[in-house]
Amino acid sequence: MKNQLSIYNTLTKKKEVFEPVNPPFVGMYVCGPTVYNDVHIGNCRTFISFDIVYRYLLYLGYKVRYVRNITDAGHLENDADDGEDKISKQAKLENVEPMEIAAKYANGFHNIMKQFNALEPSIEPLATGHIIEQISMVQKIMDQGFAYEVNGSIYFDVQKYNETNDYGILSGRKIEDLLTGQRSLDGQDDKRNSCDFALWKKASDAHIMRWDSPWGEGFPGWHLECSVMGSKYLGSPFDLHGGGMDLKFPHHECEIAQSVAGVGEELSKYWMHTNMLTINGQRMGKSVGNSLLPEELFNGDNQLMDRGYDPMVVRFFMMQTHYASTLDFSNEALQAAEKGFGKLMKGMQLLNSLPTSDASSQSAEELKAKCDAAMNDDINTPGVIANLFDGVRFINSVNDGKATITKEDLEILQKLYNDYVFDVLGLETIEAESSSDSMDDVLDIIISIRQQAKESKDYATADLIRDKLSAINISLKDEKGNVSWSYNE
RNA sequence: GGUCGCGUGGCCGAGUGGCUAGGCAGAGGUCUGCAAAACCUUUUACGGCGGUUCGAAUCCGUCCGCGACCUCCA
Repeated sequence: MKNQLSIYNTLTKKKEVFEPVNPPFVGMYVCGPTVYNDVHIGNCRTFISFDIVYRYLLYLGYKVRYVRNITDAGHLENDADDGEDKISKQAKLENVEPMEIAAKYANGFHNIMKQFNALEPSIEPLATGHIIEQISMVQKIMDQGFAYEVNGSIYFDVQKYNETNDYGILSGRKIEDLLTGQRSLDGQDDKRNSCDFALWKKASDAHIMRWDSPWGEGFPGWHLECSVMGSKYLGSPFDLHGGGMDLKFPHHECEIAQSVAGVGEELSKYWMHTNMLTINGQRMGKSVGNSLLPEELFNGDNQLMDRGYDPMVVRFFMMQTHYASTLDFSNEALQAAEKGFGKLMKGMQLLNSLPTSDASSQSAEELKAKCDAAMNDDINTPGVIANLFDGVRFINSVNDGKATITKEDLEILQKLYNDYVFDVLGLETIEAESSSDSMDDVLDIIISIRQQAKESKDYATADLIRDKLSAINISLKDEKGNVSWSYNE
């Protein structure tokens, strides 16, 4: 492994060299969505960020097993809530079975991720498919004395755990603060302490999603599935656990506690947390109610958007910000990204037809080294893109005859752009709207007629053709030696 | 209230002790029948105040502003 990747480990709060437990294998787990309604663009950001991490690990030559769960067992608003879970609630609203809700929104999620050109995870386990394993994990935690049963529900004893372990290891919380600082919620009488969390909840009569357990009919606690499925498919500890920052506490903190208590091992060696997406400076959240759906972003059908943007433009836009920074959505920023994306893609096209010389005025190897260095520095995609743009300027200069490149360097550059733009960043060329072979032929004819007019200095006709085409959204550009055409956006 | 993070040029957004980030927009130029594209040049940015240092956007302190988490949320 000649490339040395460093990532910011949120568990140790330090940038660390990434060394897998069992190289060349890498086990990576990312908390997936709860499928009770449509994923919004903020959810997508996280999964796209980890798609890049996955792709880069593959680029480095690791054999990666990427597990991303689907939470299809509904969970309550909080441990005190005796009411319905989110999936059942939505099922009633849409008048269908809970599992229909889960299937519908899981499919929707897959469809969106496909449009964003995200690779599919190696395994996508369902929470409801691992009830037996979850019950067994609860039992293990009880056997170790870190959980207690009250009225058919099992709770994790945080205080007990904290006597021999560090409960706030990930989030930096102090258990004393948690005990004193928390709001008191109704109906938490079952719990010994407010910071304890449910491993298993007894199902009330109205609760639809329910399973048999040694403690009666109930359903698993939210945090449990990730500990269980992560260790089942990736071992303990595995290499990398990711998720949105909002999951750091309590979700991930609880995952760690459960694993240490039940399995006796740390859950994951490295933790990565992606930052939130904001709109007008405020975090996008399902509970905030400012959700922007991917479809709305693609077709512009939302008050916040002037018009639609191609999924690849959105993807490119996201990658211009580091995953750990907040990202604010605005029309201006999206439009700037759209232009930049077009510039990058055009540069890549030129790469196929560049003239070569005996010498290169810029080093292709050096550019590659810079791109690798940027990615190795905690997946710095904005840095990679900046370097790729430097390369585009070089490509354009060669195309203009103002710089030169050797055949060997050109091949390096072609591979570099192919690897980075398509494989690592996961971008794709945007399909022309309604281009077809016959359309190409027709335009070739029109362009050749215009060329004749130009040669006979009949500029009035030449300009008329260009203006008329422009009126139907096709622009002609007289470039060196040939004429190109493209659809306007 | 507790915990954590952030404030970079017109906008977006990297950088984290000295060396051009990059994109978009603006200005000037080259090229072109014109236009577009491309290329070159360009506007000398780092919230305020103090401190450490030969030197700070980068380290420390403090103040101001913004945000996240502490309850479900990527």
